[in-house]
Amino acid sequence: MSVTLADIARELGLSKMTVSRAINNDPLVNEKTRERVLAVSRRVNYQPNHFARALVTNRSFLIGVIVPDLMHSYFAEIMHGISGYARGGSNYQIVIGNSEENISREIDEVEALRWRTDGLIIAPTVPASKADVYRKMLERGTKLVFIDRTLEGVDCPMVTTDNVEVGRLATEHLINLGHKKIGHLRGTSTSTSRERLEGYKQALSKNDIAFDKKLVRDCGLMESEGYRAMRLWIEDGDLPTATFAVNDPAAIGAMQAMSEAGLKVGKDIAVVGSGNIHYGDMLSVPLTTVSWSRSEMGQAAARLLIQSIEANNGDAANQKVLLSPTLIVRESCGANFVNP
Amino acid sequence: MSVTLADIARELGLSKMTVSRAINNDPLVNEKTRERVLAVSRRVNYQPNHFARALVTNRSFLIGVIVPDLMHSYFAEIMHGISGYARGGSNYQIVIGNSEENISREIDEVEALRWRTDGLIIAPTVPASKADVYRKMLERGTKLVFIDRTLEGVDCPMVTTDNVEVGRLATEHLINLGHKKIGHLRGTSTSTSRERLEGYKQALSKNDIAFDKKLVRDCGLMESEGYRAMRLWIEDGDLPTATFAVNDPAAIGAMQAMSEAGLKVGKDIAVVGSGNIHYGDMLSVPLTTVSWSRSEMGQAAARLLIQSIEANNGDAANQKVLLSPTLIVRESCGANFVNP
DNA sequence: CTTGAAAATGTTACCGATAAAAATTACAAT
DNA sequence: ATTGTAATTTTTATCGGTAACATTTTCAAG
Repeated sequence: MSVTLADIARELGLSKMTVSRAINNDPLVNEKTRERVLAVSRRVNYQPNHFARALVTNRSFLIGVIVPDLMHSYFAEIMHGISGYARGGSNYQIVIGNSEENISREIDEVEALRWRTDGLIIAPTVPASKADVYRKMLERGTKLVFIDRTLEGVDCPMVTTDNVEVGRLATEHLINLGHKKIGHLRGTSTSTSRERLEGYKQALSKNDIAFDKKLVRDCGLMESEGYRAMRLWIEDGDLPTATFAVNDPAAIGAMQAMSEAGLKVGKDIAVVGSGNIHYGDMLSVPLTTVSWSRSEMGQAAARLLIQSIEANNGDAANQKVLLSPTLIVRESCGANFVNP
Repeated sequence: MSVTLADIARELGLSKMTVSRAINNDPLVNEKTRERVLAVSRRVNYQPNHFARALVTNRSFLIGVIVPDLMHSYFAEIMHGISGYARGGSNYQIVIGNSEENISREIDEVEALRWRTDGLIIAPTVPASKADVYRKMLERGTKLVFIDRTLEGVDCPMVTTDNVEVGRLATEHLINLGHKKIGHLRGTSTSTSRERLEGYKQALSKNDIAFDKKLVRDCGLMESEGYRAMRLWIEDGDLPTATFAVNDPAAIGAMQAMSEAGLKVGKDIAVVGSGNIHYGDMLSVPLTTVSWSRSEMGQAAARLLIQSIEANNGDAANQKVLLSPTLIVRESCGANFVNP
C-alpha cells in the first residue's frame, strides 16, 4: 500500500531503526546517513503511519473538544482559538464532540473520545452530581481542561471568565440607567449560569434593591428557550422594566418575543445579554452585552492541555486562567448611543 | 495501563482470538462463550484500543471535514448535519480542519488528515489548477466527498446546490422589483462564485438587460471583504440601485458599509445575499437571501462518504446530490414585507 | 599496533488488535 | 467404535512503528 520505514531501510541497506531515528531527528544518527534517509523519504513521499506510532507511543496528537453548541458563534470562536494554537508549533489535530447541552450525550462523547485522543477540552454541561465521572478520569491519567464552565469538585486546569463579575456588570449597568425592577432570565445548572445569577444578586444588594425571586425566571441557554421564557412572562404579565439574560442567545430569543408582542426593546424593556455573540452589533436592536476574549480562551485552553500532555514531570500545577469581562453598551439596554 | 483482550483471555482461559471474536459479534463463537466474555468485558470495563485496531484493519472510524470558515454559521450548520449522521448508526467521529479560504492551508490540512481518517469531506477552496492533487488522491484510494463546492476535473461524490439557479433567483427577484442597474459582488474562484455569477448573467439576458462588466466588482466570500468592496464602490461612485452579493457575509459587510455612508439599505440600494445565514432575519435590515438546507447537505455528505468507505464492491457510482434553492424575501431587497 | 571510549548502527521484543491457517472438539450417521 | 463434517477454538504471523539493549565501527591516545 503506502511506503513504510522498512521500504526505505531496504532501499538504503539500513535497519528500520536507523531510518526511524533519522526521521525523528534523533541525534544518534550520523548527519550523512540522516540526509540520505531524508532524501529518499522525500522522494517516495514517506508518511509515517499514525496508528502504528500511536500504538507504541500511546500518543495520538489528537485533541478532543466537547462543546454544547457548535452553532453558537461563541463556541465556534473558542474552537477557532483552540485549533489555531493546536496547529501552531505542536502539531495536534482537533476531534470535535457535540453535547447539545445534554448530560448523557456529553458523557457518551467523553467516553468515546478519551481513548483516541491525548486529552480533552470540555465545556461541561453536566451538573456537580456527575463530577465523579471526571474525577475518576483524572485519577486514571486522562488529561482534561475545562473551558467556559467549571465543575464543582473537579480539580483540573481551566479557562473561564469571572462570571460573577459578568452578572454584576450587566445588572449594575441597568441600575445606573435608573431601573429598579430588573428581571433575570436564568440559565441551567452550569457554573456560568449560577455565577451570573450570583452577580445579579450582588449588584442588587449593593444598590439597596431588594431581591425578588419572582423576577428571576427559568430560561436556559438557547435562543428558543429565551423566546419561550419571555413569551410566557408577557402572558403572565407583571413585566420588569429591564432584564439581564444569562447569555446572548437567550437575550435574542427574548427580544424576538418582545417584538412579536409589540414591545419596544430598549424602551419598554431594556435587555442585556452576555458573551458578545457574532452579529450582536448588527441586530435590529443592537445588543448590549458583556464580553471577554473567546480566542484567548481557546488558545489558553489548548496551551494548558498541551502543557499537561507534554509534562514529563508528574503533573504541573493545575493552572486556572481567568479572563476579565467588560461591558459593551449598544442599544438594547436603552442607552441611546453606540459603542465606538 | 488499561485492560486488553489478553487480560480477558487469561482470566477465562481462552485465547485472545476467541475473545476478539466474541466482542466483535463474530458468529463463529459459541453463544455461551460469548456471554462469558461479554460479562467479564463489562465488569472490567474493557475498551478496545483503537490504534491497534486501526493498525491492522486500516480503519479508524474517523472522518475528516475541511471547511473554509468555522465561524460562518453556514458551515457550522453543515458540520452539525455531518456529525449528526456520522454518530447515528455507524459510529464515526469527526476531525475538523479549517482552510480559512486559503489554498495552501487547505492542502496542508488534507495531507495531514487523509492518513489518519477513513475519508474526507471537503468544501474546496482551491482553484481548478490544483485539481490533480485531489485526482491523485482518489486514484490512490482516498475517499473524498465534496460539499458546497465542486472542483472541475475531479470526479467524486458531491453534495451541492444549484448555484446557477441561486444567482438567477436572486437577480430575477431584483429585476421583478423594477431594478435595471443591478450590481454583483463577485466571490472567489470557487465553483459557487462562478456559478452564481453565471446565474446573474442569465437572469439579465433573459430579461433583456445588457450585461455591464463595470457592475461586477471583486469582493470575496468574507464579511470584511464585502465591507471593503462596497466602501470602495461608494468612494468610486456610479452605484447600482440593487446588488446581488455572492453570499450572506459579503452582503452583510456591504450593508454595513452602506449604513456607515448614510445609505439606506433596501431603499437607496437593494441587497440580496445567499446562504441564509443565522440571524439574517434579525438584522437591523433583515436580509433577503437564497436558501437551501444545510443540515440535509451535511447529512447527505456523511451518507455518501460512509457508503463509499464501506462499499466492499469496488466503488459505487459517484453519486451527486443536488439541493434546490429557494428565495427568502425579507427587507434588504426593498420589498416591504416579511416572510411568514 | 593496541586499546578504549564514543559514535553509529543493528537486533530483538513488543504495543494490542485481527487475518489466515491449523487444530481440536462435538456430534450425527454409519 | 469409526468416520466425517460442522462447530469451535487455538496458533502463528502480521500491521508499522519505537524502546531497550547489543553490537559494530570509528578514531584519538598510548
